Amino acid sequence: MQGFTQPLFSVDSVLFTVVDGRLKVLMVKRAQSPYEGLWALPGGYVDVAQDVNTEATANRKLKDKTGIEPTYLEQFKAYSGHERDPRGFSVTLAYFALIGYQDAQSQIATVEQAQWLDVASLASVSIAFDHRQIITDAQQRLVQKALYSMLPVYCLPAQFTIGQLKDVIETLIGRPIQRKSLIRRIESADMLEELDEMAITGKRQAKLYRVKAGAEVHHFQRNLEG
Amino acid sequence: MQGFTQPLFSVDSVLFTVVDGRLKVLMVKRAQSPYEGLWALPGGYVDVAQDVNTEATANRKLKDKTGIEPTYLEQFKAYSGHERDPRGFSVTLAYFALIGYQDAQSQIATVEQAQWLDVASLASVSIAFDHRQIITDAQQRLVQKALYSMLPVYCLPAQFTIGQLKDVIETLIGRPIQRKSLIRRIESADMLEELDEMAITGKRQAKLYRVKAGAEVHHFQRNLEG
DNA sequence: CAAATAGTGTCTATTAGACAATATACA
DNA sequence: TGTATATTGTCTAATAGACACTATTTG
Repeated sequence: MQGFTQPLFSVDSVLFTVVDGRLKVLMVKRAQSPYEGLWALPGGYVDVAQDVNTEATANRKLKDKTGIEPTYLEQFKAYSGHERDPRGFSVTLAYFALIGYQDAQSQIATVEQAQWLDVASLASVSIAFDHRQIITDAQQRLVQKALYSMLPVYCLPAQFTIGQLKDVIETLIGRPIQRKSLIRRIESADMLEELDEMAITGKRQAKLYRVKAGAEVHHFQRNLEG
Repeated sequence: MQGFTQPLFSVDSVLFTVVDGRLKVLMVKRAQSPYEGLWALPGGYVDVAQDVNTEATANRKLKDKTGIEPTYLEQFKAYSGHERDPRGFSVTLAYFALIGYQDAQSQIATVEQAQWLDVASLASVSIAFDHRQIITDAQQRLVQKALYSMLPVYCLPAQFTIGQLKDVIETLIGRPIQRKSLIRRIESADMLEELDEMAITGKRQAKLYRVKAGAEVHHFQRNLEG
């Protein structure tokens, strides 16, 4: 086949959610060397007997290490080089995932070594490998997508109000947006459906929405202001 | 380290150029099994003794197999699974590259097994692995980027006219655009500089432009019409 | 001057931002 | 009824499309 060493190949996932106006990332405490005891992204090696592809690896490792099955998962970026793992040249394929906080909490409860860390406070946390850089890059991608797509709906539970979606988008992009602009985009995207139920989040009740079955993430022709 | 088989990991590049209103992709004829004699993307295995990361692998393999050093190279997407290579579970990390046709021709001359294939005519060509799918995906990405960024400048030689850039963009996105819109975008992107020289491509001479030294690919807030 | 390509001026269409106006629910 | 949140109406700003107009070069 070939005469020289193959790089060590792994898959890692950056699973984000938004809660109380803060962006959180799910991390696990490493049980083994290297970087034992440090926080790391949930991930691991492909099991060629079990995984049909690397996306399956990402989902399996998330489920095994944290209990969570994300509502959104997309391939993000590969990181490679000699420096990122003391064991030698390695490649990790990073996936980018989203889930609503409440949906996650019902799945995560029993797994103690998995925790939501505040992305804004990561500077004071010890992080394994180059996972700090991966999180930073993934966050930038999430912010960009929040400006031109409906992706942020996957940071919410299955049913949500426009006000909750507005809060999530504002948290992601770090500045307020016009509710009117969001409503116009929801209408033109045709990706959500209005439910009969209402939610009591403020004084007046708000309409509840959910993602239409089989809907693709809508991309707009124009960004929200960056 | 770990007790089970690692997937076979490789790096492939989709190098595009535009010539005479046609999108071309650079492919090489496979000299060995599997898929001996079929066209494949230039790529190969990481040499951990030589490559600092997978981008270095992409550049090295392009240089070795085709003689070309692209002016633009970005990581694109990983493809994985049991089906894509008869030797077993494999992962290939695909890069996406651009070069001006004239610049490429001066480098490619001596390598005979590398050829520019017309992307619109690939249906009638026998292609190895899942490289046909990779090319299709990369083309879609290129079209999207042509709609919201200045990326198409890297399909041209170092010096070019607005008319040539317009032709390239129209080839990529498959429909005419307004010259006026392109000029407005060039001015607001602030990524090109006007040269003193003029080019004779039609009746009236046209100003020559080049990419400013160290310029980043500009992204616009709005797409050209899709 | 006619023809062809390069480049400019300007009007329209679309959609995001701003913010006023109205609606609803509850104390 | 007053207040807070939800929702709608409408004006402005920014930028892409359309297209007429001017400029340059060659035959």
